[in-house]
Amino acid sequence: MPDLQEHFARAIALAAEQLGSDAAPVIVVEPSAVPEAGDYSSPVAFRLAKSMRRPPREIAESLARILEANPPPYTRAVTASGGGYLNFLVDFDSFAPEVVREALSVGDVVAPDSAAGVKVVVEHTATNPNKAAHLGHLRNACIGDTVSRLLRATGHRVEVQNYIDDTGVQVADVLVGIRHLGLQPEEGESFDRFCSRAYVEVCHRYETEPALLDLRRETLRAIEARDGEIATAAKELTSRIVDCHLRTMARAGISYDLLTWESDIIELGFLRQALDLLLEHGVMRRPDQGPLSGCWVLPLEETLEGGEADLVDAKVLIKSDGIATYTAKDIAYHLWKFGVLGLDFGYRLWADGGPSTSTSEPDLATLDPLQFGHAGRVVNVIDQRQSAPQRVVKEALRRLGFEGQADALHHLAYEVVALSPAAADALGVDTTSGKSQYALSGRQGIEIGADALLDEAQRQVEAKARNADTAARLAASAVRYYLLRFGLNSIITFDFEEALRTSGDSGVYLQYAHARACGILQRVDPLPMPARALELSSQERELIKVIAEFPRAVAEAAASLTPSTLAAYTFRLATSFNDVYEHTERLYRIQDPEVRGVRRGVVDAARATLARALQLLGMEPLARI
RNA sequence: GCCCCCAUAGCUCAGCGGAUAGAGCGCCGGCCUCCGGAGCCGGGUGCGCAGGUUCGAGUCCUGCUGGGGGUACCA
Repeated sequence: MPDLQEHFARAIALAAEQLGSDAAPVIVVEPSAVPEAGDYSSPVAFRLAKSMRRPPREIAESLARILEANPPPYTRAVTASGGGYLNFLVDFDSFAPEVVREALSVGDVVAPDSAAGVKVVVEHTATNPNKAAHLGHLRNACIGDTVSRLLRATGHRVEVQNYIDDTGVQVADVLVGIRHLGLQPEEGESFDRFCSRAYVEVCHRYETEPALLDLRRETLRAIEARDGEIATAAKELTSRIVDCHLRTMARAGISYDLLTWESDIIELGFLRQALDLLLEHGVMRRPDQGPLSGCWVLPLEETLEGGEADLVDAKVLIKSDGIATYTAKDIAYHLWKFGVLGLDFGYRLWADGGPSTSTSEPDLATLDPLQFGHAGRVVNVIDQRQSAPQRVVKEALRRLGFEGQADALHHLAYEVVALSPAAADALGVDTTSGKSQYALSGRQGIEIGADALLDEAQRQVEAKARNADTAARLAASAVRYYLLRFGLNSIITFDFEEALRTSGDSGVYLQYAHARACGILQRVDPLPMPARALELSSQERELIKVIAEFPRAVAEAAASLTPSTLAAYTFRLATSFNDVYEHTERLYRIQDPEVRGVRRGVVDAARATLARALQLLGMEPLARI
């Protein structure tokens, strides 16, 4: 796709040189803020003004004269306006056919990046395998999934990993509920919902029955010993929950290349190996005094007093009882991700024929050693609250001498999902304090299940969808778009009404625009695209510009790892298409084959681009609704 | 205490140092002899406060106020 902004920027650079500018400023070209001035504008003259010691307006006029004499491709005119803006008018006669042609031929890699080909490991979801996935997990997964798609679309080799923390205390909690409180699934209750309920119940009972805490300790010890009936029960529990999570996420179009089990990391000696490395390199120390005496720690802040180092702040990696913390395991995991640990997993398929592969102990491995891990770059989609431990992992890599790996480790932090007062009230939370948002809490059962939300969305669209399958996809689109629309730094204050909206800035609106385009095309047979596109309406010209910006939108979203910018682009594209639909003559009525061919081409290009954008957002484009 | 994030329209949010700050929702009014009305068009109010940098600041810097989070021998 011809990137006009890039073309224009290069032409400006040459013209500026010709004008005698010695400095090479960063040249910004943007869609014009004032449409009367042109299609694209650049404030470059303002930047040149100082070094050239001439008024910006004068510089812009000189640049315009030079560019007019030798115009860049697809340019109809170059003008100066305002205090010194340089404006480009696009020649749509030649530009439109080019855009249509390219939009219809774009492949999976939309905009190759300079780092294309690099292997990127993206870790996301990582929901504790002891209860149903909720809204917060779904936000994580949607972000991670779209980031993965964006990286693939810019030419990276992507491996999506879902970390399964199956040795944590929360698994013990649910087991206590099932084994010692005799909790049973209710009629029609799914297994993960049942576990969520058991978890809430157990956490509640801990407060009044301290004896249960002993049972928890005992259960946890049995799980970590990896032996006996309790360990088997834990393995079965976590496997069943993981299956539930995979089903839930699949409803939203999310899948994984590899399930990484924490128990395998421990079982296969990854942790021991990592700890050995940390010891050998003197990264980990054991204070013999102070509050952390008896622990193995990674020092974070020290002061020198009388030549003696005094530990001010440190991260505990091994507790005084000899048990490693989560951060220690995460360091081991990341050494493996980068292929520098010196150990590897076995691999087997998960759930026969499913999309995922699982790590495994070597003697259970059924797959040839595949090229998992060995990342050139790692992206961890983990909420903002984990920033501190993530920094420690990065720092540990650095101190072990893996500087490059530390630099290539990126914590993609995002804000959490909270509840609006209305949503909190609907869940029975006391909202008399009048706060503007209320925290979710799995422990207290204050949460919105991912499945429950998708079900609700489906009910919402059922009446107007042609069948249940379409309704399911529309529902998934609505929810996904809602969760991706927000910037990563925004707390989503969840509100049912907003999330389930089917009009305006919503996933359903996008799907409808796509289906509408498909409908138009079905009614009119394909025609050849003329070399020159005459008689385009102003709405069609605008649409052509938006379509042409697609690769740039993808490249920017991928470079900054922000799905929300792609969501915004897609909404703009759909709006622009609807504008054309509403304001140009009905396609089937057009007699002139050339005009008809051009206009059909524009609709087809919009359809194709909308489809690609929806796919990147993880929404399966619907041809009919 | 220290660190991070946030503050833009009645509400929910976009806004990469550039021209007159935009969407959606809600409210009022308009547009169907149907290419799919889950649409389109019109109507209006706003960058928390105070400084600074800049030709130019919602955007960058400093301080303040108000919210959220982190700072565990939890994961």
